[in-house]
Amino acid sequence: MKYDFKAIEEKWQKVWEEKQAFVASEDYSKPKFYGLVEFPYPSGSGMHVGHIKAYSGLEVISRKRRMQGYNVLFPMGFDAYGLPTENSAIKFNTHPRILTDRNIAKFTSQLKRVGFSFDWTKVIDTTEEDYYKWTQWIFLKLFEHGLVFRDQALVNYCPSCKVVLSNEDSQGGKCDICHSDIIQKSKDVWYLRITEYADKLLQGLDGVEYPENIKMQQVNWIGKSTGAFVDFSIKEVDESLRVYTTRCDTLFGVTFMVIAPEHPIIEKYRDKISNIDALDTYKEECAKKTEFERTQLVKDKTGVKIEGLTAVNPVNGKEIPVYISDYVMMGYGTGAIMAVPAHDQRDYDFAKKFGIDIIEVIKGGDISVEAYTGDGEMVNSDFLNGIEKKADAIEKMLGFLGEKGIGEKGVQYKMKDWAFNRQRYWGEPIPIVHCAKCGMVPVPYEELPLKLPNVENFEPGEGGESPLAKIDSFVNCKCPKCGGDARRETDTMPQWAGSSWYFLRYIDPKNDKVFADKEKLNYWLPVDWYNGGMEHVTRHLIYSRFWHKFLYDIGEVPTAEPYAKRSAQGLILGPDGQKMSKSRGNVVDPNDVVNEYGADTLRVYILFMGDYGMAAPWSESSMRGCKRFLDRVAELPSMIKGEGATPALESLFHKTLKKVTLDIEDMKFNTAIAAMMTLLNAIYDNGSLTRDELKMLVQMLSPFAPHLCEEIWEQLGGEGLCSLSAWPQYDETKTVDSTVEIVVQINGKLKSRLNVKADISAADAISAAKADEKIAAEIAGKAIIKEIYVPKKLVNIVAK
RNA sequence: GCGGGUGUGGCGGAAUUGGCAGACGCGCUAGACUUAGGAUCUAGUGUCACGCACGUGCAGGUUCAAGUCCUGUCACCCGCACCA
Repeated sequence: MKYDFKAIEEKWQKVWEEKQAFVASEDYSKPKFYGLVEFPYPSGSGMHVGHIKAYSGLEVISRKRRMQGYNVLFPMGFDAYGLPTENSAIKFNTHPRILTDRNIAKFTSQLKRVGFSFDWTKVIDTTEEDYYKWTQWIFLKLFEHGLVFRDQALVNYCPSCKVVLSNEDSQGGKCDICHSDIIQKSKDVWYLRITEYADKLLQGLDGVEYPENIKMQQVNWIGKSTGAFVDFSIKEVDESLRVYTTRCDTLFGVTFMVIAPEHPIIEKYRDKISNIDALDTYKEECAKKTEFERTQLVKDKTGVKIEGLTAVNPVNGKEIPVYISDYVMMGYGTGAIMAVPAHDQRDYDFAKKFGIDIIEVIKGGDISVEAYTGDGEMVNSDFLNGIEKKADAIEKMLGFLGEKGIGEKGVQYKMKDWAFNRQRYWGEPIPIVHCAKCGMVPVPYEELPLKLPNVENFEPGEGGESPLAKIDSFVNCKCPKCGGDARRETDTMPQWAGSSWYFLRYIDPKNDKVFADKEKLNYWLPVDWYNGGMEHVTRHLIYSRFWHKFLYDIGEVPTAEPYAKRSAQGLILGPDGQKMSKSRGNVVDPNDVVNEYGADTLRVYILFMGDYGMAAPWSESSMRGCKRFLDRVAELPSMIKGEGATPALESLFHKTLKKVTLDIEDMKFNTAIAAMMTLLNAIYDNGSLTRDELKMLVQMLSPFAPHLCEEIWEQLGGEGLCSLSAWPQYDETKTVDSTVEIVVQINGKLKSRLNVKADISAADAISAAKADEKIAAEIAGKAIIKEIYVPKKLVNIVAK
């Protein structure tokens, strides 16, 4: 058969669409499979082979599940709000709505050309009113339950994008979008109280099937630590300074305190501080430093002593100085620390620089050289002296602190509340009204969606104001509560909002009464398998777990966790082994590949490249190998002889089917394809195969190369669509060989090979081995110490 | 610094979890068919001192047997990072 991939692919894509072959059914009596892939951000540059890899894994699994009789939901949509579109809107002076629609159309046609079996009747677009209505609805629910608050805070601000970013979006002190340096700016910010869910997010990990590295990343991100809060009184004023410490066992070694430059106690007692000017100067310098500069100066500690405030160590009454330094962060703990230079390297560096006492309280190190952070016997510590175990010392100290009312056990998280607003146009409007009389008033549910107004100018304001602030008709409104004049909130939600619940909307995308029907949620949740990139592990994956858990707590969804299982694909690197990027010019466009080699080749190659979870470089010549494989498959119909099974091939067919069936479940697509290549080579060596065998082969290949397989299936007179035919069953008994080749070793070295019956006894195998000429010669005159038989593998004779 | 991961032919990668290292593919070599080949077919292809010799980043160890387990070490990649 001539393999005209272009004609074949167009033909079958049309048939699948007409027959609605991959539409999830409403038949809830069938077992379900909900396979989810991270929906793309429809950027102007179109798709990337990385997108194809990200979707191909669950594409194969979903296609197999359908053939295995599951009711499969495998949806696709577009996460279309976000800065890149808005930036190109400004650049090309084109409305983001127009750009978004254009980009979605482009993505859709590219996805369809690859032949993905998405349920296209359930496509969602996060920027459509009937979608973001429910994003706003969830926001209001969060508001209603006290999980939304507004605070004047130092925020990560990108001076180039003119936008406030969350911690997650400014990792490493760089803007996630434009990579400019982030500066700290004081602003009114909307927060979602994700920290309220820190423990639930942590505990929930126990019950889900995520790879260990993903769990670890989330655990580290949440960063739970247990320690103690301790109050240090200030001598000059009636005030105490609270610190958080994980090492309250070292309290007797405290020789000074450090507070963050922004700590409010400085403002509160300005008039008591004699060197306030020096503190102000230092504070200004810190605000100017970029994150990068701060981390560069880890070893070089800076700070200023506060003259006029002296702290008192609560365990021994010693008076100690208080410093400000930028090595203490306002955003973690209490913004103040007790410094124990003998047992904390940072405090040690600081003490050395400022000539502060260093008192050893744990034996074991040499504090004239560096801080000692290990375990050891407690000294110089009054009632703790002599204790050897850290845990015991902490326990005893906690008891003491509790008794005296100067401290208590405490828990801290690295995770911070989620800064949930952007001063930008292309996002969901935050449905809140500011009323002089009533304060923050939520827009009533029945008025949702609060529509994003159509504007002409999307440039953000110079002061970091949203473009919406310039639209009077949007801003000026009546307070829903008192009816008086009020102003609308003009910030929009961050790009992560829409993706935090999209998997729920796929279940019932057209519902205009609720975000999704309860019965449908009950049937489809949780997502059985979610595949996506590692870059979303500490953002989208945590955010969406948070929203889902909240919805669960208020009774809106039936499961505590959204995703039962998560996997992650590895990157596709450029042919040069570098990460693909436009600037390097090593990006491969899937459209070009589909044009030149066909979608089936692209799909097979992407899954054959290597381990699905690992990065692998693109190689066009390797891809040609996959094309050759499919070319040879396309020739098979001309090699058919008869029906039933070919004796020489039967066992290999069942072995291959077994391997493919099992490997797909482990996402070991590369070895599944390799096994089918091996089978194909054997068929060619044999010169023929039967009609039934070819049917079986195209069925097992069809999740990978569905177009070609449909074509052959049709030629063979297969019933219905190959994509919806019943997954073939392998016969276990036919996968085992009656005779096997075993290896004979002397002292673990390979010396000979034997063919034996598979079920041969150990004694028979060993005597057969000894009867072998080479072996007999080897062991002649030697004492046999041990004889080992590993069934179907080898005989090893230990001889001296 | 902390956490996670990876080191196997010229290249991408296999190896049922301790049992024949290098499956499968690429590339390469030779030949066939060709006016031609980024086509197809056939054979070969880890290394060399061609021995059942040596070989899985390096050095040890456990074992009848180690890519796989243990100890140490080096290199690279990815997260987080002055987290108190």
